[in-house]
Amino acid sequence: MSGRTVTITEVARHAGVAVSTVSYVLSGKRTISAGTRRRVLDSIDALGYHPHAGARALASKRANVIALVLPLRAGMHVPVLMRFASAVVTAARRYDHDVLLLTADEGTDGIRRVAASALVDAFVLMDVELDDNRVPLLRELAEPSVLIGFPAEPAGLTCVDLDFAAAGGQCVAHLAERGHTRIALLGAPAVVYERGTGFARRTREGFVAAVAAHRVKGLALPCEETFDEVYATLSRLLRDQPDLSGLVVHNEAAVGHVLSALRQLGRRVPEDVAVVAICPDDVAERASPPLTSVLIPAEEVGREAVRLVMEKLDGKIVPEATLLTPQLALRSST
Amino acid sequence: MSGRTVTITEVARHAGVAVSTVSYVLSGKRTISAGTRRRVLDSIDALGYHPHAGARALASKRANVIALVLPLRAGMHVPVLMRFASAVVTAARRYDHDVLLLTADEGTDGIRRVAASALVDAFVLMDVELDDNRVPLLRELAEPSVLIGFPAEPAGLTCVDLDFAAAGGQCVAHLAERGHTRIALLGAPAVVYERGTGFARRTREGFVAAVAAHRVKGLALPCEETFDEVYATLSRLLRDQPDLSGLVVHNEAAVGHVLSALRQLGRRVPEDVAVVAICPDDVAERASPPLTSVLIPAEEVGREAVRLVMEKLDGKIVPEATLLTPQLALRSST
DNA sequence: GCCGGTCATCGAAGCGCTTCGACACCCCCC
DNA sequence: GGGGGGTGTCGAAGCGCTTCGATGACCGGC
Repeated sequence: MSGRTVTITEVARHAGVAVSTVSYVLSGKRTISAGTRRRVLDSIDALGYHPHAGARALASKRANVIALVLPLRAGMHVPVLMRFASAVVTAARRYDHDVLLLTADEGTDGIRRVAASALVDAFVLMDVELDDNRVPLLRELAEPSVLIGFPAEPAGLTCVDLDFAAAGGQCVAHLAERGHTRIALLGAPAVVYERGTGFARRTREGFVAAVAAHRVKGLALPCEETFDEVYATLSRLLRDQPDLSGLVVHNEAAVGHVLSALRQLGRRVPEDVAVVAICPDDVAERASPPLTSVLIPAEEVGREAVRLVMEKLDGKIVPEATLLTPQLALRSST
Repeated sequence: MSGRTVTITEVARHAGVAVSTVSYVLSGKRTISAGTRRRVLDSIDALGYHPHAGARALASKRANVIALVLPLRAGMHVPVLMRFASAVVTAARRYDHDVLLLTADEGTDGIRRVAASALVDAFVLMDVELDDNRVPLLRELAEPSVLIGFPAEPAGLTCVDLDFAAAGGQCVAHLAERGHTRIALLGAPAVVYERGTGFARRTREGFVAAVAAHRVKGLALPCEETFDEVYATLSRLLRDQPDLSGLVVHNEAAVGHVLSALRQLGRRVPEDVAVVAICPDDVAERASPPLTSVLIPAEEVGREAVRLVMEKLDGKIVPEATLLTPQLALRSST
């Protein structure tokens, strides 16, 4: 590591070629003979050259950075969001891009600012609400974007998500096959439904539809995240519906509480009550007993979002909606 | 929003001044008369001008971006990390900087790369281990850095953290004052101690020292994060030490399991066993009963880390170690 | 043996900004 | 009324890179 930073000019001199030749070796935009390419590449790592990101961005009009817009709202399960975020970073690196982190507190101005200052080339948005105030902004922006989740009016946008309706349906189908005739869905906290967060509602819709299709009795309830409230909800539910024998839990933070509360209410899992969760794998595996679950494929969603945004950067047309099919993993809770 | 992007040249023409004058209005590096400044500022927002980040970085040798290096390791409690991350982003914006997110899977190469390409000006590292492989790299880098957490050999670095030893001590003192004479610490999973993560060890050291100082009996144990293991640990503990009446829990993921297990073991909190937690406020409040806790001041730590790194960017000398004093919040578990 | 066409490389012109030195201008003091 | 010292503003030179048009060198075909 020399002290001063190495420029493309020094690489060119060292390799005995023109600056532009070095640039073409790096970008591959013109053919370069094998011999010259070799000499240039050797010089590059002899000198430890890294292109200056700012200079490159200025000249090429590409920053090679995408923004990850990650509001951190009440009721969102942070570990899941982080899995997405981590997947996005990893995927972006495969396309030689870095990731700028934008949080909510700057609001839409942050998005506008980084777009206008050419700090980033594109946007990946997480935790999208049905009526999301970032959406109108995205529509007027020249920079491409991909949403993880669906707003109410997704036409003209590019959205990726797990097919939560199918997930809710799969859980119902699984319980129905096992012979359960009265089941319940414990979902997100009430505030999340009120905010109109898409995935919570879509799971519920899938649940309701599947309940009808399988001719079983089903009730969908929001679910708060303190032990006491979970306990109260469950004991009320079990008192009012003594034949309830299947539970779908779509709330990572409450999963543990649900199991504790059932234990305390004297119900064994799965003998008395079968439980299916929609949650990340590690949460399901760590529970006691390990839960049959629909896993949330965070890595896959993140990777797909980045792939789509890169295609859009290349000017390609991409599908507006991408729904990833859920996978049910059988464990010992059903 | 006009289609084309507005440059400083257009602002200058619109305001009837030289390009350099606009630049000086923006940077404040030379005195500009009030009248001229006004005209320039008016033109800026009439045209909707935002400086081009790359051009600025190229000319000024400052990207106005800091990197947040956030490995996501097993056993780390993600919500806490995200609180830090979010605090760092918010604080950075106050200094007109943005935040680039770097995760672990690129390893130290990622750090080297973004430094060499002048993508970022400085680094904030989270989740620092005692023997952290990023530390030697930081020492040889020209870019300033601040660590959240302490490595084994922090001399010459700048580190910020909660004073975990004091936190452990405060918990012991609190329980001792309440008259408990035999207490235990349930800490991080064993793997975290083995990895040499500083905060886990420092809490344990503070606990051990305070136990001696207060002449009570105390045992420090690692604590896994599945309900079954927590239950097993606790039942063994209570069997072997029937007079145990105070528990310090320093493991966010296990807090809920500890309370469930105690309930199941027939121990009331706080009547039979008093529990103090070291965890974020929301976790403590959401528990049942709400836990007396030492709160982890994520916002403050993040803010302080950014403040320090900005000082270093300005060439100022900053203290090597910054320890934030823990605050004990009394709730109903003791 | 000359011509047209590749192929590989070069040189120079910017990209949009910061910064340095220069230079009016004005005011005050002797 | 001329000199000295601030102020406020300007012009131009880069920062390190990409990209476009130009230029040789070399090849095969007639």
